[in-house]
Parts: sequence; C-alpha cells; structure tokens
Amino acid sequence: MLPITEDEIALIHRYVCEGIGDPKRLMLLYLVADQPRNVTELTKALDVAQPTVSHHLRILRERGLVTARREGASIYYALADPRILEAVEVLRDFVAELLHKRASVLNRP
Amino acid sequence: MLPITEDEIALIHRYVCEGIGDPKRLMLLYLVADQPRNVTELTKALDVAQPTVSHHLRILRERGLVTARREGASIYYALADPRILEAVEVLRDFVAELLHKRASVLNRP
DNA sequence: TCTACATATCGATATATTTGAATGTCTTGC
DNA sequence: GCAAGACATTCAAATATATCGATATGTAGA
Repeated sequence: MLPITEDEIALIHRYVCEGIGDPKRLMLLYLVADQPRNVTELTKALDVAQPTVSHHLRILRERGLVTARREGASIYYALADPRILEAVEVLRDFVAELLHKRASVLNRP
Repeated sequence: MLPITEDEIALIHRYVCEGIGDPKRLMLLYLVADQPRNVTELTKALDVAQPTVSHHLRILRERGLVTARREGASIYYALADPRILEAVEVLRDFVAELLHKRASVLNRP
C-alpha cells in the first residue's frame, strides 16, 4: 500500500475526501446510489434550499463522483462508480464497531 | 447497502470523513500506518509547526483512527485499524482511473 | 411567444477550520 | 530539584466552506 506522495494525497483529498466531506453530500451520494434522482427530489429529501443542493451536486459532478443526465426539464443524477460507496461502507462498519466498543467501555462495572 | 439514516451519516462524517478530510491528516494516517512514529518524526515529515501536528493527531485520536502509546518522553502514534486505509486505497484507485480517463478525453484527436 | 417549471449561478453572510506563536505540562537525566 | 526535550493546549488571525435569497438560464407545452 505505502508509500504515497504529497501530490497523490492532494488528488485523493481534492477528488473524493472533499466530495464525501460534507454530511449533505454523503447523503446525496447514498440517495443517487439507490436510484437516479432529479434535483427536485433531492431537495425534498435533504431539507435544504434548492441552490444548496445544486451547489453540492456541482461539487460531486466536478469531482466525477456523480453523473448528470438531462431528461426533459429535469436532470437526473446517479452515482458514477459503486466503489465510492463501497469504500464508505467499509468506514461505516468501522464506525459502528468503534462506537460499540466505546459504549462497552463506558458500561463496565 | 442502502438505506441509511441522517443520524448514521452524521456519525460516519464525524468519525471518519472529518478525520481523513484534511490532506495533512491523510498523510499522517499513511505515515503511522507504515510504522508507529512520534510527534517529532511526524512534524519533520509534514513540514508544519509542531502544534499543528498535535492538533491533527488529536482529531485522529478522538475519532479512534489512531492509537497513542507513550514511550519515555515520546508518544508513538499508530494506525488504529487497517480498514481505514484499505477504504482510502479503494478511493485512490478510483481517482487514478478517473484522472486517466479524463486525460484520455483531452488527448483525443 | 408566453407561461410554468426545473436547475444553475451570483452575491452576501454565517460558520467552521487550519495554522502557528506563546505557553503549559509531562518525562528523563543529572 | 532543576534543566532540557517532547508533546499538548490556548488564543488569535487567516482561510475556507456552507447556506440561501435573488436572479439567470434552460426546457416543455399551449
């Protein structure tokens, strides 16, 4: 695995870490992974203003994390690559275990 | 995989996305994954002030991404779980492919 | 072309984050 | 106990980011 250069770190950070680095964007990724959705649907699901959703979608689009396909007046967004959320799922398991362990420690007699 | 709740999104974000969400911290994770290192060594490797390194290490420690073990006057940090960087490596591959594809598009006749 | 709807962009504000100088705390060796 | 090295914390400044109202652009249908 190792080593890695600062340049490559910068690329990973810019393309994916910045992409998944906001809770709203992470939720957007899960939503469009389930099935392609347009901005109106995503705005309703996220409980934020539409420009905010467009802003987040732009960030995801520019970084290649989602694809956009126009269909009539709507634009449907989809997850660009399943590996993105596969990686997040690994981290999800890690967090679940971590919190479980920490809870156990707190409950010890 | 799906679905996911906003609460779980918040936990994943807080514990791992925030952790790997800074280039310096990502580099720290790679450095301590290679082998446990103390703050002095990490400060030299990162080219930032020592308080900055301590700050980043604190964030990684609080989120359970690294462990700290005192050895004399030094404190050695290590990667808490290999899955953390395994997930990052998946994203690293994704980014490498993405940039390769984008470069190909640009170079088409 | 006019209207209604869908999405993107602009601009301003609020909030969060990174950074390092100064300083405090802990450990070791004398 | 004291001095020196290693690390953490505090605080302030700089920077970045999220958010949304207002507005522009694009699309479809009458």
